[in-house]
Amino acid sequence: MSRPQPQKRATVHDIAAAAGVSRGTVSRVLNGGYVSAEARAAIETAMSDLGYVPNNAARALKMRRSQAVAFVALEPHSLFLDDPNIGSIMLGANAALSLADHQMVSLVVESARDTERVSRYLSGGFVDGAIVVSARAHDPIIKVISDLALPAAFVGHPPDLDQHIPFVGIDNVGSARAITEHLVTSGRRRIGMIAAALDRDSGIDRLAGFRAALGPLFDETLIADVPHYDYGSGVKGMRDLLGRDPSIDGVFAASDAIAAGALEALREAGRSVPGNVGVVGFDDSTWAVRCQPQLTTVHQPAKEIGSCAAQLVLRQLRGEHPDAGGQLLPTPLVLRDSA
Amino acid sequence: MSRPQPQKRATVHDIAAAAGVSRGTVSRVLNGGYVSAEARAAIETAMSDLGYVPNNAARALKMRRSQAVAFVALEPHSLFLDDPNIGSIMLGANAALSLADHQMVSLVVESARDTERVSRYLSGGFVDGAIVVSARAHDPIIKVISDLALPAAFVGHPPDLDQHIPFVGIDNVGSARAITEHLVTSGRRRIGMIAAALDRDSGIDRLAGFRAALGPLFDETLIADVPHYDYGSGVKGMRDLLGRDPSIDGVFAASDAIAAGALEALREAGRSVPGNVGVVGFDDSTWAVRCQPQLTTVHQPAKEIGSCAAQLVLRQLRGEHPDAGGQLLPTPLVLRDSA
DNA sequence: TACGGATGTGTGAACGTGCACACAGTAGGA
DNA sequence: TCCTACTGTGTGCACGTTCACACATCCGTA
Repeated sequence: MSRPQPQKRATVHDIAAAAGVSRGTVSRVLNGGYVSAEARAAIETAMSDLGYVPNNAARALKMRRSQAVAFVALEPHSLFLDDPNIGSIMLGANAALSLADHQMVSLVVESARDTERVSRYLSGGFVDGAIVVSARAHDPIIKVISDLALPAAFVGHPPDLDQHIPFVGIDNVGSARAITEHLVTSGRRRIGMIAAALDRDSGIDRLAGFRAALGPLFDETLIADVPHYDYGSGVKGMRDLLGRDPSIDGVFAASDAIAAGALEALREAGRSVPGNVGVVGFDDSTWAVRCQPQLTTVHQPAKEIGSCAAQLVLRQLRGEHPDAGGQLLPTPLVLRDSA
Repeated sequence: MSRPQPQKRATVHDIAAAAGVSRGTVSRVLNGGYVSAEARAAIETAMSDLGYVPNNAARALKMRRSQAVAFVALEPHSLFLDDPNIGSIMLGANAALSLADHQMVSLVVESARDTERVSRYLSGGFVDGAIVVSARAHDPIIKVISDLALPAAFVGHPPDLDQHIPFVGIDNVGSARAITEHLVTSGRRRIGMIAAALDRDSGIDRLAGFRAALGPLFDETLIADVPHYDYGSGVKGMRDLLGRDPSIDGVFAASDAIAAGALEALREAGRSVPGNVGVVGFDDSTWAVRCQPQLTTVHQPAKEIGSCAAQLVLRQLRGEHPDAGGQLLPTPLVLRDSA
């Protein structure tokens, strides 16, 4: 009738009593060791009869291992809604951790309150390591992880990231450069960029690559600076660029979502793509193929990024020292119709 | 030099020794009780000096409470990539749990291996409750949660869901009926549906609502049955319908993503929307506003669904019995340009 | 004076687990 | 006969925490 405590669960003691052996023998059935066939059989029937499930909390306390790894998504608000990459990264990480029989637990950080609670959670022994996605510069979580010396891997690398913490990412500079060069070689001359998230390494680096590719063609006034990698920012950014220079004939959007927004703004303004203006994006997300025309863009191997980050953490859990610095994954250009 | 064990952490004992008091007093500082001002000050300086962080695993073991609630996403593969709702549901749940100072941990289930590991995780004392999203009929996780009597809430309700487990959702039948009626009242006569996920309650109910709205106008041959709520399924489904009856003039797509795919197929076929064919979707996701034309659709209050599910779990954790059955949230129609 | 209450502190036990250790029996070889 | 190795089992302790309890002190008041 009353259900205040969630129902007494069977423990090793109960199993031992039911099977007529000692706790130690039960433990050996669970973790390996010498056990006679009769004892093992008795214990196994007792376990299924009583519905025994080992208590993770007790095990984690004793072993100092929880077999769980956190996947920390920082400021995911816009990410979950507009960037399909984080989902793929997550699934990639989960698959890799799953193979190593580790549980991935994802934690979402949206507010200062979340930051503090997640910090406590990470330090409290519920997880053995952490994968951190999309940290901005000076994110407090970076310091927490450094101080704890928690085995970790970052996806992307905020500029103030501790040297000892490995990261995985892509060569944003090189990729941005390559796709911008595609615009140049296809004959565009007045090329602008809708740059986003300039407080994040990815945003900064994509802008740097763009600048490097253009060389003398680079024109400071053709940079529209928007806060997020989302569709709405793309619409605004493109309108901004058209206002600054109506003769613009090429645009590098810092993400596919932005590029999609840019296409909308160009349509409004009566420009054809790729006829009047060439547009390229970044991510090769689902946006790329659902745009009209489909986007020429940079492919981000999101799933591989996730599994690579997971590997970096697992390696540390095995006691190996990961290679210092970061690991960059290849990002092939995907040529479609928009440029 | 060696870093096999992750660095000895300070415990209550260490703090007590450093502050010259007993463990009990330290515990009282943490959890409330009578403590003198001097003792409190000494303990607090000791804590920050030694960088003390309480051990969750030990606390959970003793208290039988972890202050964590699982968010279980079943078969999220297509969801994360194509359905933006799950992200919003997650953020809504996180916000509500955060206010109650509970940590949301999301677990992803993609394979049988995951199912088993997650079941162990749920039973092991690492979480106090669970929110389960998008369970299909006969999903093994349903039985696990029933057997454990774990405080839980489902988003959507698989047909074989235990009577005692509360769920939150929307009135799929009523909403589908309402939006279909919108097609009828705007003069469409040959109305088809691209139905998806007919092994899930949402899919079944949307079809039922469609059928109810049409009454005598209903024509079995104008139902295209696709497996997923995604864009690609929409393209295929619409081509299928056009093949069956070229005179079709209205389409209810079971999701916005499907509707977006349908628009693409209609464009291919040279039909104008809403001129030749009226199209309506479901979800009011970001798809709805990025389509051309923008979609008339059913608004799903995803964030509220998440926070409502969280409340249902929190209520059980406080010992209250939740109302049996489910809680349905309102789903206003959003009239845009596609029908 | 004695008493009750409020305030403050220390001690021991327990949560459920895994592991080190002790112990027992058997078998084989020197 | 003794020593060693192997198989099999039971016991005690520790992980870090919280809580119940015992104890101690001070104050106000009957």
